[in-house]
Formats: sequence, structure tokens, C-alpha cells
Amino acid sequence: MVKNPVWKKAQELQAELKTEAVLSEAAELFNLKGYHATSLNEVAERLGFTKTAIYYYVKNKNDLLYQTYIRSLDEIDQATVDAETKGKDGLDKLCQYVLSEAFVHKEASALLQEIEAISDSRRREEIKIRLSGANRRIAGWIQEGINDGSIAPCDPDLAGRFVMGAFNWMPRWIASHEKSIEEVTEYFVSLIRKTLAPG
Amino acid sequence: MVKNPVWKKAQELQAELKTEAVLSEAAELFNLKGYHATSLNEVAERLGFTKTAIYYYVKNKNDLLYQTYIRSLDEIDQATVDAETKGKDGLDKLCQYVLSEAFVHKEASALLQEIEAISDSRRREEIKIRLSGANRRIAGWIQEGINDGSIAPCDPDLAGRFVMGAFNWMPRWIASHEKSIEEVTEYFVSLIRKTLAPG
DNA sequence: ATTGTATTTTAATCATAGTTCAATCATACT
DNA sequence: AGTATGATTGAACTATGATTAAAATACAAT
Repeated sequence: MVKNPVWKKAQELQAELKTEAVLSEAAELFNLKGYHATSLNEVAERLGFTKTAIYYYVKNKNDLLYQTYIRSLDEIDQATVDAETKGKDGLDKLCQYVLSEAFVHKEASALLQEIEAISDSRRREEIKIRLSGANRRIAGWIQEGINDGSIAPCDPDLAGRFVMGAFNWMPRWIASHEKSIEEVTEYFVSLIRKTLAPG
Repeated sequence: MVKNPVWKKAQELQAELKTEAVLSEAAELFNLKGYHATSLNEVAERLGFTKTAIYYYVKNKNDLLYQTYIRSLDEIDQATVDAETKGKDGLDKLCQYVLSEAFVHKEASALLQEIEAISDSRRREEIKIRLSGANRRIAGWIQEGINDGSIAPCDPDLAGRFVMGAFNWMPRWIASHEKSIEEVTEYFVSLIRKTLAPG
């Protein structure tokens, strides 16, 4: 029994870090090969232990998927707050957001590509709602940019999907590309600016 | 035994059409849910028969994936030829290509997203090579556009990936969107023109 | 009507990977 | 040293879905 509260905290922290590692590793593999194509064996192997150990940190594989999505959405929310505070105008907020997101991707957060694979319908809906909220916020910044003159008049929703699509597709090819995520992200942001530039 | 050559042809045509239907249905499901998430049962059900019947038209599930990819690449090649003949300058060729591709997507061709799922390494390499050829051609048109003045100076490879990424991501959200593929495609092409516009 | 080939189905088999559970190992605490 | 709890493993179990083989059906040709 662990009674010393200091030690207890250290242990819990350790456990949290490991849970975090499991989620991160799983997210990376889910992004790369998809949920169904990645086996718990692979995830465990990367972490240096065996698949049954994963069950100590997470209920089951599907729960693992859900947790990675929750983690991503939390990070997206964080990126949103960052963008909202740092960004000067609509365009700036969008670019800030993309940069945060890219950093987040690098840290292996899930791409929310396979929401239908979540077996629990309530959880599935929860994710869908949060994700559509993110899309709405992006469109909102674009609308804001149109109003403040930093972005040319356009369809905010479609323009947002265009721009984010380019980004979301990145993990599919970046691994086998010579350029780094940072370089590509930076370049993509410059293309976004041009795509949305006014007048 | 079928001896009348007219009938024989009709039968073969029928068989080809069914094979085509199997590939098309499979491609659509692979695009929507991914290779591993789609079962042969689902594919068969949509076609109105049972999963074992599929084995009459294709060797196995993995071969089915390969065939859909081959079919897509053939369509991409076709779109390339179209673009090359119809396009006046670099930018125009790229836009023509995208429009053809979009039409192709509508007809449910595979998105070449899960090349690693092809178990035969020779076939996997074959697909990879053809796909990278497609990417090179896209970059080539952009370079051509830079040279002929229809496109602003930029990194042809990255600009191409940006633009195509936006497109490739479409099938992930278009189904639950109010706008039609045609509308969105048209709008996206206008965004491409702006993204690459010179001076 | 009968035959032969094309097509499809039913039932059985096989393979993979997720899940469970009891046993083991590590280690902080007394 | 001994013990309780946390962490991990190995082996067994299970479920799903791909694959195979034999049987059944459809239908053109004679």
C-alpha cells in the first residue's frame, strides 16, 4: 500500500505519463495506417512492452481510439484559444491556429479521420459535435477576416475546408518526403495567406 | 458450352460489367471507411449477392484493393492525357486535370490512400511508382505555368501537394455536406487559380 | 428435355487480432 | 526481511471476417 502522499503523487504522475505515451503512440499509428490496420501488438511493441499491458491503461482498443480523439479535440481547443488571443485579425487567427495544429500534429495527436469507427454511438456523436464546432470556428475566423479586410470575400465554409484539407492530408505523404513538417507547414501557411488574400 | 460467338461476347461483356461493378462498389467503400474497415460482406450486400460470389470475379480481398488502385491510376492517366490536350497553359492543364479527377472521384475510383495495405511488395512498389509519377506530372504543370507566366513562382512540388491535398480530403466530409461534389469542385478550382495566380 | 457451362450459395475451415485471467515481477512501505 | 500494491506477462479464449470446397441454380445450346 502506498501511504506517503508524495510518493503516491509521483506514482500517479508516472502512470499518467505512461497513459499519455500509449495514447501518443497509438495516435501516431492510427494517423499513419488507420485504426483497423494498426494492431495493439504494434502499439505495445513500440512502447517496449506487450499488448496485454495496454489494458492496464485503457479499457480496450476502441476506447483507445476514443481517448486519442478526445486528446486531439482538447488540443484543438487549446490551439483555438491560442489563435484567438495571439491573432490580430481573422487571417492572422487562422494562420496562428494552423501553426498550433501543426505543432500538435508533430506531437502525434489523432487526425479524427475515422469517427465512424467509434463503436459507442453517444461517444461518436460527442466527437462529431466537437469537430463540427472546430470547423465552424475556422469558418468564423474567415468571416471575421472578410469583415476586417484581411481576407477577400469568399465562402467561409468551403474556403476553410479547402485550406484545412491541404493540412489534414499532410500526414499521408510527409513521412516519405525530404522536407520537414516545420518547413512544409511554414510554406503551406504562406499559401493560405495567398489563397485568402484580399483585393 | 457457349458456342455462338455473339452470345459468348455478350456473356463476357456481362462478366466485365459485373467485375467493374464489384471494383466500383469496393472503391467507394474503401474511400469512405478504408480497406480494413470494409468487409467483403458489405461489398457483396450492396451488389445484391453474397460475399463468396466476389471470389468469382476477383482472387481475394487484397487483390480487390490492388485492382481498384490500378483502375484509379488508369483513370488518372486518362485525366492526364485530357489535361495535356485541353489545357492551354500550365495553370489550365492543372485545373483541367483536377476537374477530370473530380469527375472520376464521383464515379467511385479508389483514392490510393492505403498503398501499404497491399500485401504483395512488387505490386505495392508498382502503385507507388505510378503515383509518384502522377505527383511529378502535377509539379511539372506548375513549373510549366511558372515558365509561361500563368502561375506565380513557387515550389512546384509543395504547391502541388497543397492543392491536391485539399481535393483528396474531400471524400472525408462531402457526404455529410449540403453542397454537391460538382459545386465544391468548381469552387475549389477557383481557389486553386487564386492560390497560384501570378503577380 | 437434357446437357454443359457460368454463376451463386451454403456450410465449413482458417487466420488474425482483440480480450480475459491467473500468475509473475518490481518496488515502496512496515 | 516480509508484505501489499502497482505493473506486466503468458497462455487461453473468443469473435470477426477472409478463404475454400462442394453443392445448387440459371440458362444457353442441342
